[in-house]
Amino acid sequence: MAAVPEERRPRPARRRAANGNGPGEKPTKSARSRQRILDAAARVFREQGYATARLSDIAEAAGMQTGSLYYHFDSREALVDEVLALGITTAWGHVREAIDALPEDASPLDRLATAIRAQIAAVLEISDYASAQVRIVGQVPRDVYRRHVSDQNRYGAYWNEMIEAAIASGDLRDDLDPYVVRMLLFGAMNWTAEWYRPRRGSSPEVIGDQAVEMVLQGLGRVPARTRPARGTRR
Amino acid sequence: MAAVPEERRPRPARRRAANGNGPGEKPTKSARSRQRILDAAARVFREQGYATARLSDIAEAAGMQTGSLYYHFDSREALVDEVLALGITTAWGHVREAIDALPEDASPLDRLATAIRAQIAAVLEISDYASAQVRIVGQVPRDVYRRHVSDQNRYGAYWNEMIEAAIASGDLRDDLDPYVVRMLLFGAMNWTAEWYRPRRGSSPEVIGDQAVEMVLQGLGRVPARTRPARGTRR
DNA sequence: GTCTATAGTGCGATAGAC
DNA sequence: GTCTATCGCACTATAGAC
Repeated sequence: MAAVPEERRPRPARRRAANGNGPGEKPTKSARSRQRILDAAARVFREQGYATARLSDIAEAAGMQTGSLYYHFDSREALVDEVLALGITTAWGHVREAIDALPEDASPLDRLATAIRAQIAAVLEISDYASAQVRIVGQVPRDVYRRHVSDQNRYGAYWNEMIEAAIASGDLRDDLDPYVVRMLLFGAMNWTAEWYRPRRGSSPEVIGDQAVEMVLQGLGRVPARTRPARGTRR
Repeated sequence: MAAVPEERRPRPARRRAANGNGPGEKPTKSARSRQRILDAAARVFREQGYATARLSDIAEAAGMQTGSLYYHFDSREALVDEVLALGITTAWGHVREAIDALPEDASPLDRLATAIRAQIAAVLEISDYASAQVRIVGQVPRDVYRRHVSDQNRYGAYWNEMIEAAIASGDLRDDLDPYVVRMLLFGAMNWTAEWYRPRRGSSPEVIGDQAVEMVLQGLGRVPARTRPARGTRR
C-alpha cells in the first residue's frame, strides 16, 4: 500500500474529455483500453463478487497483463470506485429512459411500476455495471463505500420522489413508511442478481412483472376484490 | 494452504457429543472455547461481511490469539461452513417456533405472515448467525457455497410448502410463480440486514409488519377496496 | 501503452514451548 | 488449550525495458 495519501495523481487519460473521451471525438487507444478494463471489471465483479475477484482475473478478461492495468488506474480500489459509480449511473439512466417513454399523462403508479421493471431489467440483463453494483456494494471496504454512498443516496432520493408522488396522488397507501418500503423494494429487486439464472419459462421481463404484481397488488387474494386494470402492463 | 485433501482430521472436540457437548453434560473448556469462537465469527461476519473479516478479527473478538483458533477449527473455511449452517438452523428454528405458537386453526396466510416477521426478527435482532448467513452467503468461495447450498435448499423448500399451502387454501393468488415470489420475498427480507440500523420510530417489529403489509396486501390503494381483518397482527 | 520481472506485505496456516 | 514465532503464499503494486 503506497504511503501516498488518498489523492488522484495526474494520469494520462483519467476521466478527462478533450483527449479522446469527448463526444464526437474518436476515442484514443488509451480511452478504449480504459473502457475495456472497466467493462471487464464489471463483468468479473458481477460474476465473482468482490472478495474473490483478483486483478489478474480482470486483466485476463480485458486481454492484458495485470501490471498494465496500473497505467489506467491507480489501484484496485480506484477501479472499484468507478465500477460502482457507473453501476448507479447506468441503472438510473435506464430507469429514467423507461419513464420518459411513458405517455405524458401516465400516473405516478404507472411510473413506479415502470421503474421497477426497468431496474430489474438493468440488473439482470442490461448492464454488468448495474449488476456488479448491487452485488458488491455490501462487500467493499469502508473507504470505498464512503466514497460511493452519496451516489447511492441520490438514486434513493429519486425513488423516494416517485413513491411520495404515488402516495400524494392517492395511488399508494399512505399508512406505510416510505423509507422502509423503498428499502424492502430495493431488496426484492437487487437480490434478483443473486439468484436469477435464465431458464425455460422465465426471463427478466417475467421477474419484473411478478415483482410489480407482488409489490403493488400484493400476494393476498381478497375475495371479491375489485382489481381495476391499473395500466401496469408494459 | 495445506496440501491435505479436504477431509476432516480427527480433532479433540469436533462436533462430538459425549465429551462435553451433549445435552445435560457440563460443557468442557474446549466446547466452551469453540462456542465462543463461533459466536465471535458470526458477529464479525455480520458486521464486516466476508471479505474483510480476518481471522485475527475473529480471534480478538473471541479473546484469544489467531493461532489458537486452529486448535478448534481446521481452517477459515471450516469456520465459515459452520457459521453458515448455524445461520440457517437458527433462523429456521425461530420461524418454526413462531409458527408453532400460533393457534391450531391458524390459516396458511397467518402462518406465512408469521414466518415473514420471524425471519426478519431473526436476521435483525435475534441471531448473529442468521444475519451473517444472509450477508455473506453471496460472497463465499465456490467450495464453501457448494457445501452450503443443500441447507439453503431445504430451508427454501420449507418456505415453498408454506406458500403452496396458502395458494391451495385460496388465501394467496395462484397466478404468480411460487419460486419467483419466494425469491423476491427472500430478497426483501434478507436485504434488511444490509440497510437496517436501529433508529427512532423503527424496529425489527415495524420492519416485519411493513414487509407483511407490502408483500401480502400490496402497496397499491384500490379505491373502495375491501380489507378484511385477515389476522396478520402479531 | 503494454510487457516482464520483482518488490512488498498482509494474512492464513503450522510448529513447538508452556 | 493457548501462546509466540515464523513460514509460505497469493496478490497488489512498482520498475524499467521495449
